[in-house]
Amino acid sequence: MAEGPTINTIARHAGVSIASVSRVLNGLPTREETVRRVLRAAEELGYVPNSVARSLKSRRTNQVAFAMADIGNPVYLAMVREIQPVLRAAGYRLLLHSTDADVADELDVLRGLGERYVDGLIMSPLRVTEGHLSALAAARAPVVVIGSMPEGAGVDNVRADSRTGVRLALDHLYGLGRRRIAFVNGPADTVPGAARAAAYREALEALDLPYDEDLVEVGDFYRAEGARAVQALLDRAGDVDALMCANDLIALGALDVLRRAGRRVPEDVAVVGMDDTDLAAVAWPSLTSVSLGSARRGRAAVELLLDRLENGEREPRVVTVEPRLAVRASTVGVREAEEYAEEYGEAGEAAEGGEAAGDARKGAQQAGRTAGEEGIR
Amino acid sequence: MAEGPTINTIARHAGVSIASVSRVLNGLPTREETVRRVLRAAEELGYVPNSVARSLKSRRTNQVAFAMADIGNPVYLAMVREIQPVLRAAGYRLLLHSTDADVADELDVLRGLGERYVDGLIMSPLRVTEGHLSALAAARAPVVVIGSMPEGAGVDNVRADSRTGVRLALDHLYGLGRRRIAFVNGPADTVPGAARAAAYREALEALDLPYDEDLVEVGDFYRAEGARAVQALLDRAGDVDALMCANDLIALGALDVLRRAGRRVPEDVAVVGMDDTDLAAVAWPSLTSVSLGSARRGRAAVELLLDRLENGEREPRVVTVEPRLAVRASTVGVREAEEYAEEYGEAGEAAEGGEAAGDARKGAQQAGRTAGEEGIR
DNA sequence: ATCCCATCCGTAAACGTTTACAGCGGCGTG
DNA sequence: CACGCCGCTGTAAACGTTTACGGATGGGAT
Repeated sequence: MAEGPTINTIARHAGVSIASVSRVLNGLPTREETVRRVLRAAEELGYVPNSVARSLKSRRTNQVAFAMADIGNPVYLAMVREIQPVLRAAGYRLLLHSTDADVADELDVLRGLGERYVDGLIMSPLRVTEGHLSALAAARAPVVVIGSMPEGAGVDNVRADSRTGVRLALDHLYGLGRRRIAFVNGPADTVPGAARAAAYREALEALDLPYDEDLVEVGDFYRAEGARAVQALLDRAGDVDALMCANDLIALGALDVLRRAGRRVPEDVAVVGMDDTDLAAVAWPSLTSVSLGSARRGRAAVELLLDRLENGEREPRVVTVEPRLAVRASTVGVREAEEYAEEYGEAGEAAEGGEAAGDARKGAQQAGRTAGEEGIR
Repeated sequence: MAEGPTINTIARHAGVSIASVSRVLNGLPTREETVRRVLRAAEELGYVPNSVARSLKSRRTNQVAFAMADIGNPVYLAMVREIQPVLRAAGYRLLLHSTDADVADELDVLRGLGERYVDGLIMSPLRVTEGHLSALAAARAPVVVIGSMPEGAGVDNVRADSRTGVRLALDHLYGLGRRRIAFVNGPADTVPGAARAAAYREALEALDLPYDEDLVEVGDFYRAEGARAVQALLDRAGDVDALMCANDLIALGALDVLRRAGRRVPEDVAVVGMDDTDLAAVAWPSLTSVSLGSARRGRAAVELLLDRLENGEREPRVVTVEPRLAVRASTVGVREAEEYAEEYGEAGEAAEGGEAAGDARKGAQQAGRTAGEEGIR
């Protein structure tokens, strides 16, 4: 690990000035002979340009950060999987910040932009505080926010559409003849919690179904909490015939409880999850789930950011990603779910972002996604 | 996004030299009055030190890269989840490279170390070529490799122990009275494929069971391929009473096929997966799986790297992580699986790495892991 | 032969830090 | 009173690049 050669070393070896070395290495017009000498010296010495020095001079790092609560969350993971290859193709490296859902950490990341270790940031904050808004306004590098921001926040923004998403699910359940459709939510003081609660109300109204408090239970966005909440619901309202769950994990908890209670899914109770994570296809029965387009949101975000990195003065844009319903066995039964799968392919959220990406990438992504331990081929 | 203040700006404002500014900001002994003036100016101007310039001078970037085939692979994901918080606590940022299982890309990453944009690298290569060995020998920054390296590769190395892992599984199945234990593998020309095939043979021998070619099928490490392979097995050897699968995805495919064939799991056929990914606990019946310690390997790797970053001249170390068997319903049935779960907690691979980590982190990690869309709390 | 211009290259400054070194004033000591 | 020392600060160099500028060289036109 000896000190590597610099353009100075090369200049000495080639008997030219560092300016010539730099010119040659950057492909600026130079006399044939000089080019040869420099390239030869660089080759012999195994020269690799120092990206830090380059960054200092050029004021660009070719790095972009993605900040989210936790990379372990399948939703963010889907985003990263979209973001990474796009950045790579554009010549940027990806930096990851797991903020552990901590507001202070998020603000640190925003302030950290002043350190100029990245050219831009994609951030998916848990909740949007005043601090976020002012930190965003003062940010020293372009930021794209995934997750609805207030109007006029003056920042590129990618949004999901929980409202339409819930609506899709309830229409689907209604179409299957369900009328006692319960809603199992996460905490109401979270952005998605609030949005989904409102969406549920609206969707019921649109279907002319009554809003029944007994059919709403609030827990948290985890499997165990979901199970607990569903148990409470069943105890209170034994006649539910469908469960709308605010995310897939809650839905998995619901499946556990229903199984234990001897209720058949979907014959007795249909279950719909949300986010359409990888888990949905693995569950049994496989889980009908509302995709809020994690992958597409990731892709939209990275494209907004790259665009802004080229054109810093553009007006901020807001992109809203359309939800889709992934119909599986937990609502229509195993038999029919298979027909759906054949018809649409088991496209799912994971694959959908790949549409616009290169073929090679898509293939590799799917391979990687399913490959086992220690990496496989 | 105006040009930010530098120490020069501060120096002018405070009426001191840039050297004094630097000293104050780095906490070096300075006269009280000067300290006040500098801090005041820095505060007023909203100064943030430029990390690029700092890196150029200090020759440290405080960045570490992790290179693996695909972040979407749950095994690597588990590693990232361990690595990230440890790095963060040590003051390093994490950079992610998805190499798409491409050898050339991996070599590029190794060569890229010469650009000095990171202080160190954790790499989990798909297969180890001559090119890897020479690139590693020439690497311009410390590297830790996850995945078995040849003896004397002269690099810090973290290994799984497929042999013991398969052995654990087969002992378990044998103990349950199974004697026709088939093996569904991925491609034999991959490192894990080869290792696991050998391990299966050995384990059979140790149990005094005959090696029966009809009981071995090679497919690939994906769900659909696993399903196909298992179908072939069933067609050929209808009397199998257990399936050892070379990863969890193959095992999920096996569950699909068995269900369709009307074979009960585990009553008729017991199934064991490998890697103990998050999917194992979601499957139905929940999947007994051999944990090769993805999280623990990630943790070991990052600790080796941090250690080496402090002490570059240490002898290379090899760490081998012990496998564990996560017993679930696919071998012992639903009832008994629940008892196991209560006894050990649903610890699983995901949580295991957290042992040594701070409480706050662990809590946040679990929360994040299960939180839903748009980040929650 | 003179002048001009084009071509190529080297010198030096700049990016924003850290830090070795030297200078300066004040104080205690001989 | 001279000296030395100490505490503090400023100047300048260095990290490894890129690039503005100007100098040198040579060729062609006048």
